[in-house]
Parts: sequence; structure tokens; C-alpha cells
Amino acid sequence: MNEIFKALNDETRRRIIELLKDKDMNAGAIAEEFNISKPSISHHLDILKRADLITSEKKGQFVEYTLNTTILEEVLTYGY
Amino acid sequence: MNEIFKALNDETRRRIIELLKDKDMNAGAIAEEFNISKPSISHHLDILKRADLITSEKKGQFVEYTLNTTILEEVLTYGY
DNA sequence: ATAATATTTAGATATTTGTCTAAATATATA
DNA sequence: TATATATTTAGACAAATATCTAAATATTAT
Repeated sequence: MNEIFKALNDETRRRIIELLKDKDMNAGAIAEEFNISKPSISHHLDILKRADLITSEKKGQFVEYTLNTTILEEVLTYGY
Repeated sequence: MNEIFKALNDETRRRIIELLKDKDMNAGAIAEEFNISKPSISHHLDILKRADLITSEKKGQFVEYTLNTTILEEVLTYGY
């Protein structure tokens, strides 16, 4: 749970989550949405992944990221 | 919303929230629950207050802290 | 095979954050 | 008023974090 709050404690990562609510996206497409270098976005994706908030799947040379809605539910029910 | 996630991104502050779910407490009583100096706890309380997660009321020489359940609800419905 | 594209890893750096001690402020009590 | 208790403020410092550039890895296409 610690990892989840840590992951959510960043505007960029919260925006990534919002993007993935609409549709799955690959790392490059996500990076294009920000004025931040690709390595930095990759780092954010890693933190989201470690928190289990997203999952990734290699598709050819791309890596597609998907929101893990199950874990988001867990946060939303935190404390009940 | 930024302030709220920031406030929740700390184990001590989350434990303070849990304590205040049970009952209102003054700063000293809260500090006793942790192996952390009072000034540090005061700092945590300040962060929780800025996030509107708790409120405080001076009662004599004590300062009583109360959980703001309304704002907690906001977090829990984040993203809907 | 070589070159191009997509992504991650490594290492460096500036900023933020949690903690402490010492001092300041506020209230209660003798 | 003087002293004790409760809390916060101020300033310092170490650890964590977000960012960058350069390099490494993986896949596709020529």
C-alpha cells in the first residue's frame, strides 16, 4: 500500500493513469504527452508498475501499458 | 488534490489518520504513539492540515485534532 | 549484416522531504 | 508574577526523488 501512495504522489504519474483510463498506450505515445524525457517517463512507468497500478506487455518493438483497475479499486477503498 | 496525495504518502501520517478515525486527540497524545520527536509530529500534523485531511481546535493549552472525513471521501472517489 | 526505431539502464545532479535540536509562543497553575 | 506544560517555529542535515544525458538492449526493416 505504501508503494501505491508513493506512486500516486506525482502529478505526471497521475496523468499517466488518466491517459490509460481511456486506452492502452505504448511508452513512446505516453512520453509524447509530456515535456519530459523518455527515460524519465520510463522511470515513472516503472514506479507505477512496481505499485501494480499498471501492467506492461511487449508487442514487437513497442511496450504497451495497461491500467490495472483492480489495484485502483484497492486505493479507493483504503481505510474501510 | 496534489496536497492530499502528498499528505497520504507517509506511513506516519497515515497512522495519524487511523488514530483520528477512532477519536479526536491532542498533539501530545498523538506524538506519544510514535518514536518521533514532537516537532516532527507537529510538522506531520501541519501537512495533514494543509491537505484539509484534519482540522485543529485550541482547547486551553492543548490543540485537539479531528479527522476531516469529508476530504477523505474525496480521495476515495478520486477518478470517478 | 547494418541501420533505424523503441525502450530501458546507468550515473549524475538539484530539489524535496523527514527528522532532529534549540528556541519561541501560548496557556495554566502556584 | 514566576514556573511548568503544550505546541509550534526555525534552522540544519541526511535520505529520497525527479530529472537529465549517454549508453545499452531489443526489435524491425533495408
